[in-house]
Amino acid sequence: MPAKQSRKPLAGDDPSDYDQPSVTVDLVLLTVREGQLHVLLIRREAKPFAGRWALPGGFVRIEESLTAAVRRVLREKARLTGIFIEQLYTFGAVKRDPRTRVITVAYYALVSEGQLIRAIGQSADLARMPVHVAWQGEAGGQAEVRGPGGKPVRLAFDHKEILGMAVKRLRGKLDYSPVGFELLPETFTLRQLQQVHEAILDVKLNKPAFRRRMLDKGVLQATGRRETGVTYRPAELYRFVDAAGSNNREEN
Amino acid sequence: MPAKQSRKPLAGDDPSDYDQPSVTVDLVLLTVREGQLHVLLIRREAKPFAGRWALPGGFVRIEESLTAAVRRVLREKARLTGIFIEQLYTFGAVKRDPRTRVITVAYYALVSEGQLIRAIGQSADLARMPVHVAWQGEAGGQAEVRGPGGKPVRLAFDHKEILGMAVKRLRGKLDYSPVGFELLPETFTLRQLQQVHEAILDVKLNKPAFRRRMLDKGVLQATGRRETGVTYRPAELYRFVDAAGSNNREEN
DNA sequence: GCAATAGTGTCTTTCAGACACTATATC
DNA sequence: GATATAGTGTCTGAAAGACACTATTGC
Repeated sequence: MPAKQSRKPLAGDDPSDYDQPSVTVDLVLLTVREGQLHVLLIRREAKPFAGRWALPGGFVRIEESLTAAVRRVLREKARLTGIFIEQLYTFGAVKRDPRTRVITVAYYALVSEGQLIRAIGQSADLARMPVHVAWQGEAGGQAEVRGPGGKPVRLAFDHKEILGMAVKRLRGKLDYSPVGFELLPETFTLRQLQQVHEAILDVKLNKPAFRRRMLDKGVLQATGRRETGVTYRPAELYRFVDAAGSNNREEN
Repeated sequence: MPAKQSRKPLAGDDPSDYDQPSVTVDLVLLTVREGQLHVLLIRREAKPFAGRWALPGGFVRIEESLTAAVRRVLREKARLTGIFIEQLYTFGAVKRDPRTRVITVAYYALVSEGQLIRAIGQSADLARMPVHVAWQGEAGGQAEVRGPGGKPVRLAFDHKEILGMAVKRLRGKLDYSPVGFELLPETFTLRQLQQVHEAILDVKLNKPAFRRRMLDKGVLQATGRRETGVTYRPAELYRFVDAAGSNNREEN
């Protein structure tokens, strides 16, 4: 029972009457590379779990909103700004951090492959690793991360659970929200978009049906330009145009 | 800048290096009555917002998980146990509580009309009020609560926003998850189930299509009994049977 | 022309909406 | 029998899956 932050243990409706849990944010930064989901991980230096791979995160400061804390973590640890983030879930099991009571508000962020590669740069403490989340069965909903040698990587804290939830959330939102576009560069081909969907959902999709569905949504704008550097017929490049409904409050 | 909880202002990766925000849980308890969604509200006695109606809530204690805190609030304020709860969203805007920095983890709970009536009992500080959330337009996604006289009620803090998000979440989950059954008693008719769906979605649904969809899911068990006390042909009573996939971890 | 992928036309299947019909309870 | 709602049969239309076909690029 860590009681190092003791204050008066009185009952009541005032925040300072009780010991308070600490609050952190943790970030699941995802991208799609070669048809597979990848996550950004950081190697922990300090205890607990020193040496283990973990999701980037940090404490929420007293005059900092949750999204501001996430953006600060993103800036400090991965030198990334202006990317898509969304709140995932808040994890508050009493023993999830062996030190003291820590409640973490998890967010997920989506970037294109190129952005993630630039973010990692030469750092030895940052890595992108492939993630696989089974739909059901023995490992139903459990995230599996594989390291360079292809062998499973154990994450710090409850980060495996957080990662699994992020992938499941992404799967759920893919159909009815434009999250898929956040994983691609500014312009992209329909084939790339389909590969992103296939990587997230872990299924093969029907080409004509996929094209119809996407084009019928009315959020894709043909650029008139085509991809370059391919040896076959180059595909049209599209751009995502938000269908007026950009309800980003962004103050939490 | 409330600095009443000052500790050493050092930098670092230790939770006690900074002032920490307080953490509360807030609860959106919903039911359907007479074809309309209703929410449980509690009249605040203390400042801030004394006298205003608010969502029930309370501080999270140091050795209490988030769900444990919600269940305690539910027990202490509405004498309800064993009901469906699910985490909604975490609200952490810096100024959302005028006293100090308070981050709240919002949950929603679903009960049948009878359970809510029993919960309120004779208390004058508890009330159930109808909620309406427009799909779009001027008031898109904004929750509107009406009091006894039919006039709009202003809620404390950012609770209007929390309530709006709860209704939208419920709408989103209604189709692919069994949340609708949580708003009905143990046994119910298909007509009641349809009315619940219509109240949440705020649309009229097609009867044959609704019946087919529900029965095809395979989670409804006919009891062989029929409703009583009606002057017309009584409908079959059904029971919800969980289709094996009850993944309730419940430790956050 | 060959290889490889882009992009399309169309048939089939599935399922929701609409509507009308039959069934069965109370009075 | 009148009334009111329960419950069903069937037509239609929208959209996804399957499959084959045409189009266009580099070499």
